[in-house]
Amino acid sequence: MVFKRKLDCLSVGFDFPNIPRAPRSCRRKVLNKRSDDDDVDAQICAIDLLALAGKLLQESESSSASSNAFEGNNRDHFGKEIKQEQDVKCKPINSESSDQGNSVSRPTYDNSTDKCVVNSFSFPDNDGDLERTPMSDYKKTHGLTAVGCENKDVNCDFYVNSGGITGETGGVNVNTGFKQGEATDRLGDGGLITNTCNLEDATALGVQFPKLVCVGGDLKLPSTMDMTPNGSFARHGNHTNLGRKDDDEKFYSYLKLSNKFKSYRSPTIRRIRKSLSSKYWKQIPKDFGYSRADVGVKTLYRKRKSCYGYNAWQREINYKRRRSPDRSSVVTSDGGLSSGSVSKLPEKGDTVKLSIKSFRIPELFIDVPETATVGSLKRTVMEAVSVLLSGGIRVGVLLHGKKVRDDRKTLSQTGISCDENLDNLGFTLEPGPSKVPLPLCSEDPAEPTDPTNMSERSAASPMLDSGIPHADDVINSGNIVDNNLEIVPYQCDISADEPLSDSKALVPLPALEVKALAIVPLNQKPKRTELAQRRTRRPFSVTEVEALVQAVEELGTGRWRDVKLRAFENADHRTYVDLKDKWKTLVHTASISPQQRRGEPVPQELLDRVLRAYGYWSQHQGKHQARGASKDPDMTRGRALESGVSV
DNA sequence: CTTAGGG
DNA sequence: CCCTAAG
Repeated sequence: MVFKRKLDCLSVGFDFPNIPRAPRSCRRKVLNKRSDDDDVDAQICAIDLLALAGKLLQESESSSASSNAFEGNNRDHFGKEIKQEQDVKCKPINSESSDQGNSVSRPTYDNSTDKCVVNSFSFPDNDGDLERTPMSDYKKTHGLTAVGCENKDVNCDFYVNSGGITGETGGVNVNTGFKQGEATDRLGDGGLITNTCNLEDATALGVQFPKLVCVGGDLKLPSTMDMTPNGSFARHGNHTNLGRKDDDEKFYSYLKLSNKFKSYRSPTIRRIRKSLSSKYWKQIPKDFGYSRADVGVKTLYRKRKSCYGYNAWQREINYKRRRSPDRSSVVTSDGGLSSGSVSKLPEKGDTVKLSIKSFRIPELFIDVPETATVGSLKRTVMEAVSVLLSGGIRVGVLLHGKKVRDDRKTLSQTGISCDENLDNLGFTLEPGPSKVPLPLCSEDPAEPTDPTNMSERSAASPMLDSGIPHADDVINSGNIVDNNLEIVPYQCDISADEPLSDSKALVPLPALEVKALAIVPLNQKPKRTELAQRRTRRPFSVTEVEALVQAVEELGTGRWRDVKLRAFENADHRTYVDLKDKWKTLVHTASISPQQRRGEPVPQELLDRVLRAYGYWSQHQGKHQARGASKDPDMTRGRALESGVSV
């Protein structure tokens, strides 16, 4: 009744009857209830995932009717090779191993914590003559053996650079076990498998980070990325708090114990559990070369609310992308955070051939107790990477160590040409944009956008549920420069139906993984310190407010679902809860002095209508709801309750 | 899934 | 915006 009081003071001319608000007040607050859920969730999780995995496999098998040239032989080839390798070294992360992982890799945390820094992950060459080194050999070659902190001191920095370990005190084998094929034959062949998959480690891994591929700017998300902590995290109190701070090129990721993890995890799993079923493989059309938010993901997260806060990374890539002539024609299989091998970048006349051996990644500071197991270290690194990725990442281009920011320049203009020494060219993986410019009408009060258009637009190009602006939005904004870059992470380029067709090739990747990995609680919002995935704020535009008011006038204040359907049907980013909330704030706004209002000013006219409607519906609680106010003379006349109210 | 409210 | 309790 806060509003009521305030409104009364405003002598708006309304009567604010004491509305017998549904005694929700009797709701009691049950605290500490979630932890219980967690346990249950954790237990159920594995099972669900397993089941899901099975289902996925089936689906993928049936739907993987080879539709592209990459599939055939290469795939088989890949499958075999990988399989051989991994069969020996890896323990499949199936339900069993998951369980083990939960109990086996219980890191012991004490006071001493070592900080590790990971500067970069190395990737295999993508040249034609890349080393086709079997995983085992690869490891040997690079001396990559997971090494824990040998240093007793608090500082133990790990550096993992391309080409091997260059760290001073030890090396962390973060990514190995890749199989690399030729640039043109990479579909089922390339990519990294993030984990070394030592038997014990595999079991300890709640997170495998297998198939992330970045191809010439297109980031392809593995269908099997699991950033979901396995049960061990929760059970052992090994919660991980991923804090991050984006300091331009820096990316700090502190992984510490915290309960945050739990809090984010539980609902996630719940949602996952709920949505593990259907529409998993929905394909999304895309424009401008971007693949749109995947409905599948949406389904995974919040069916109705959309996948706000979800990470586009996660979208199941079942999208087969049409290669635009102007794009590099690289095809890569999924398989680890691999460098996108840019085999070719189109340019006037000449072709620039690039070979990305590694990406420079932002520094990752990791805290791990020296008593932690290697497995937990891996996990920790994994977490850090996950956060990095989940926040969205983008690729940066460095020329002579300098950042090339203008995305519009051609390569030659920038100085990247076949004549140049491409050694000067570098790529970085950076945390995604913390704030994506939203060239939405809401940002511009002056921009007249009527609800109709709003709808049309939405219909024509469904919003990315992530809150990422549409490609067209971006483009229209004329802000292309950086926006382009910023969208990068969300442009999942599914070069070739790998998730499906590869499911076989990926045999070594436990079915579970295929599934589990796909359901990670990724965040969209970069810079989000916690794993929380709050949606980006999207102020209501005047237009929207207008639409909202209109709808409420007609429907009343207790039918948000209808309001949503009526006025925001196609605005996926506006849930009925949002509308309700907005209405709430509108009423509040209308009740305070203009000086106290903030944000985009809402026309007084609208606010008046808000109060009017508010008053009206307060008085007609329920009575007219079914009918709709439009029929009510008071409302139609616009002066709703003036008469009978302010008496 | 919706609503209503508190945070 | 988020989270929850209640329906």
